[in-house]
Amino acid sequence: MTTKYSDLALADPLKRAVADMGYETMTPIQAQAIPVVLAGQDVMGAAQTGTGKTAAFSLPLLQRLLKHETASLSPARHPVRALVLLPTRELAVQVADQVKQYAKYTQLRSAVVFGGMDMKPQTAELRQGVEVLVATPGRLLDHIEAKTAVLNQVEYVVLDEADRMLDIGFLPDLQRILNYLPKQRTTLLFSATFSPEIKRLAESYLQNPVLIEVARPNATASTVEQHFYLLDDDDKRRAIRQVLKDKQLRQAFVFCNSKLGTARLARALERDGLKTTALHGDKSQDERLKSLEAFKAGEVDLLVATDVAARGLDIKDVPAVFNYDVPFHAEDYVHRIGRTGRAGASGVAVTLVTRGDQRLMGELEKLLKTKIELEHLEFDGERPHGRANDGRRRWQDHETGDSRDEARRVRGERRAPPPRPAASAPVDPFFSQPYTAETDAEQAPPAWDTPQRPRTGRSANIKPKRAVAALFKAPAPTP
DNA sequence: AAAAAAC
Repeated sequence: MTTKYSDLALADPLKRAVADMGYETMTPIQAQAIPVVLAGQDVMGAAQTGTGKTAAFSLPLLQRLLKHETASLSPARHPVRALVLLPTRELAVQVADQVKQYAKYTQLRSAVVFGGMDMKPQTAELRQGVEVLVATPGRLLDHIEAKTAVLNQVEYVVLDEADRMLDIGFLPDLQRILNYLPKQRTTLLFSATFSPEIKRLAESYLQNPVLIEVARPNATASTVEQHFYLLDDDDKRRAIRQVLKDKQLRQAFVFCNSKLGTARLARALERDGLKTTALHGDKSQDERLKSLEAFKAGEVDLLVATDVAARGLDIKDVPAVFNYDVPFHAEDYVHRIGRTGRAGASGVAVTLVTRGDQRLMGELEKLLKTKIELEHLEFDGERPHGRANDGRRRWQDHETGDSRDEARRVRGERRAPPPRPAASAPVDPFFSQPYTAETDAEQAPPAWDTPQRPRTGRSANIKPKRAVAALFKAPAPTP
């Protein structure tokens, strides 16, 4: 198989554009997909992000458009010949930029349409006529209804990040769009991950697709060093700072599961003295683009984001990714940590795990087909207990500054828990037991699926699933 | 327990 761009049957303008970008050797997905697309076949491609997917479909697609010129169509009819659909606005911008690069020496015109921006400039551009349209679903439907996008002559459709495009939230819009397209067309479908259900659904949109798989699907880049730290919610922010310091990391992405959580965490980290920006879907498009630019320009240390930033975003040199929350969907873990260690660079992925994340961690182990070892993070100095992570001041003795538990112990109250362990020894949050160097030496952090207590007496009657789940519950407070 | 995509 040829792996050099110079060996490909690409038109001269495309070869020049590729050379301008300094590309000589194709990546595996490119080497496999380009000949197939050039041959006009449907593709179902599984490839991790950062492997050159965009070039893998845009180059052969542009080549096909050049080769089969639809001659003498009036520009007033502005037929779109190739449509590329993406699940986020940022991705649409990114892919559109690349398509423009590859097409710059050809007569082919491209445009990008997405929401959150004035429709008028987009409409004007579409009226000029474009051969390649890059879009997010919602805004594209607006343009279809306004008759500014005419899709009845589309020859190629690309669904990038297809697993997301086919999920329940996007499917109705996607279905409506596909109904506007001719049945006779080439469909290219790419995703980093393929669940069995998505695979089945995807197949219903394709005709005799060629399956291309360059890495094991759902695999994570081997250049990424992954850690899972088991800790309390209260210690999460401190853990981020500790890891940044230990590993000498300049910048990082921090992922949260909710928009509100993202905004809150960004503010809190800012108070901690880190330059931080937030990115989520409730921000205006202008703010979203600015956040991303500030991170790219190195003006901020941390980009705190929802999963809007999990997929496909190609930012060079993101040295680390933190999962402040364990992602709801295991596949999103793969996408999130795919932001680091791109194009062969090394990266660090740190997931902050709490006791409540048992189920999600189980799903992650299933997806990654590996047993996840939980680690304890060594904090410099004392374990923090001055503030809860919601910002409220915790109870403290006025004079000594002791915690409530410590004060009770000093007063000799019966119900006071054992003294806090030595300053630097981390507490095992699993069982809220003192955590000492000796126990640490022999006792690895507990595995998720290993029952830690013998099931005897009453608990033997509980269904196994519940019994294991019970282990993750904090011991009930004695009345 | 959520996010994204349209006004």
